[in-house]
Formats: sequence, C-alpha cells, structure tokens
Amino acid sequence: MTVEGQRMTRQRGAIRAALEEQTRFLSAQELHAALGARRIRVGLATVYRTLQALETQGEVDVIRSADGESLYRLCAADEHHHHLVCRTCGTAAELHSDALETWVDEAARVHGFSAITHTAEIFGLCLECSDQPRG
Amino acid sequence: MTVEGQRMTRQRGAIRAALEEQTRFLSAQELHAALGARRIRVGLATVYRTLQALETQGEVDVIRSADGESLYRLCAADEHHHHLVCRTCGTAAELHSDALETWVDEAARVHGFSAITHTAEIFGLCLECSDQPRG
DNA sequence: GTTAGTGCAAATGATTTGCAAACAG
DNA sequence: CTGTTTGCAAATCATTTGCACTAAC
Repeated sequence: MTVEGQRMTRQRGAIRAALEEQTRFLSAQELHAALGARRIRVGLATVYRTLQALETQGEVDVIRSADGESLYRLCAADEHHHHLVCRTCGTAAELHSDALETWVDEAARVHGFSAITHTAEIFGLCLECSDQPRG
Repeated sequence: MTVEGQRMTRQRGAIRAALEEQTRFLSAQELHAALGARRIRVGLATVYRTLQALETQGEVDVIRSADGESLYRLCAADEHHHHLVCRTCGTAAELHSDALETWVDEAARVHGFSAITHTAEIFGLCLECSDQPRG
C-alpha cells in the first residue's frame, strides 16, 4: 500500500479521508472546497498533485464530466469496471460487463488495432434526482 | 440541410470542406492550422464557433482525447455509433453494437436511472501506426 | 437595410509549474 | 540532515466572449 519514496503528510491523509467518505465523483475543485469547508487547509495544487498520484497508482477512478472536468472517486473494486453516474448528484454505480469487454476486444481485433484502451460511461439521473428535477 | 437562420459564408464552406477530406478526428486547433497551411484565413474563434454549431446540428462526431481536447469528424453514418480511434494518427472506424446499447439500457433500468446518455470509445494503434512506433 | 457572422484581443477556468520554505523519515 | 512535499503565485492552454466591423440575403 505504501509506495516507494512517498511520504505521509497531513494533506495526503486529509485528501484520502475526504475521498473515503464519498460515494460521488468529485472534481479536484470540489474536493478542495470540501476540505476548506471543514477548515482543513490544503493548497489547491496539492489536491491536484495528490489526485494525480492516486490516479497513477490506480487508487482512484477518474472520469471526465460532460464539460471536460476530471472527476475522481476511490475504487471500490480492484478489477476493471465502468460507471453509471448521476449527472446531477454525481453518485455512481460500478458496472461490470463481459459483453462490453468482449465487444471491445473483438472490434480491435477485426480492425487490426493493438495497445487497446477504452472508455465507457453511462450518465443519467438517479432515482432521487429524477424526483426532484431541480433539487 | 440548410438550417434556420444560418448563412453560408466563405469560412463555413472552407471548414466544411476541410472536414470532408479528413478520415481522422481533428481538434479545432489542428483544423485551424490545416486551413492556415493552405492560406485559407479563418479566425480561430470562428473555427470553434462553427464546429460547435455543426455539433449541435449533429453534423459532426465529437470525442474527447485522453488529454481532454475535443476532436471532430464528419459523421459518415447518421445512426448512433461509437469509434475505434488510433491514438497516433487519429484515424477512426465507426462501430455499431446492439450488445453495447442493450447493456447500457439494461444497466440504467436496473439502477432506476433515467435520461440516459453514454460514451464508449476505443483507443489503440492502427496497423500502420503500430508498424512505425514513432512515425 | 437587417441581422448573422467574423476577427481580434481580452477573459475564463481548469490544470500545471517554478521556487523557496516546511516537514517526513 | 536530505530529499519530498507544500503553498502560492505565475504560467499554460484550450475554449469562450465582447465588440466593432463585414458581409449574406
């Protein structure tokens, strides 16, 4: 769990903790604001750097919102998966699908593509948010 | 084909033409540069505005590159589809998959999500580009 | 003529980076 | 101590916008 040459600091602990109590996907800005709201002072740059590190270590999932912001959430599952994300509140369900993975591999194979990666996210309104159109 | 209140201008024609002779996905910046290379002078803002309009009209496909840039290409197919895109040269194949669409609908239904949209793109190296690692 | 379209330069906004000070191990 | 990490402010960079001007129809 501890990574080569990484030191544990107050800031990293706080960011980690903040992520742990979230079910939603958060942007770096939101996370920074959330910390600030609790009087935990961490520089915005540090939030970005830490999230970037967590991403590299595969500790957080990252998706892109419709308007291009990066959104982060701690991985519940270790294996590869996708997400069903609420456009309004950010809550997300993890999705697994052999059919999807098979489709990806097959499409790549047929076209002779190699070094494949893929993205697949579903966005919509969760039950709660569709009840309160402008909550 | 002609849209309500839209005028045909030299710039729009040029942008359209430039898109038409491309198989690849291009960023607004690349498109602007491509026009400039041919001595066709069009403001960068105009390129952005025109691409945005084409997107709204559903005339171009838009995907996000790994680093967040928007990439555009004319739709070959009218129906909904996804892409297999070469990370190096940008060439893209159009993909259709009932299995994928079914998976999306099913996942949304199971979780009670509504107003669904989804993204699904595959990135890799095409045959040509995997032959010339750093072409 | 009207009104939409254009170019430019300035404004945005998320993310990154330089660098000196602060801190973990 | 010594090398990381941080914070802040300045720098990036794609994209957007304000506005006076030009051009379609």
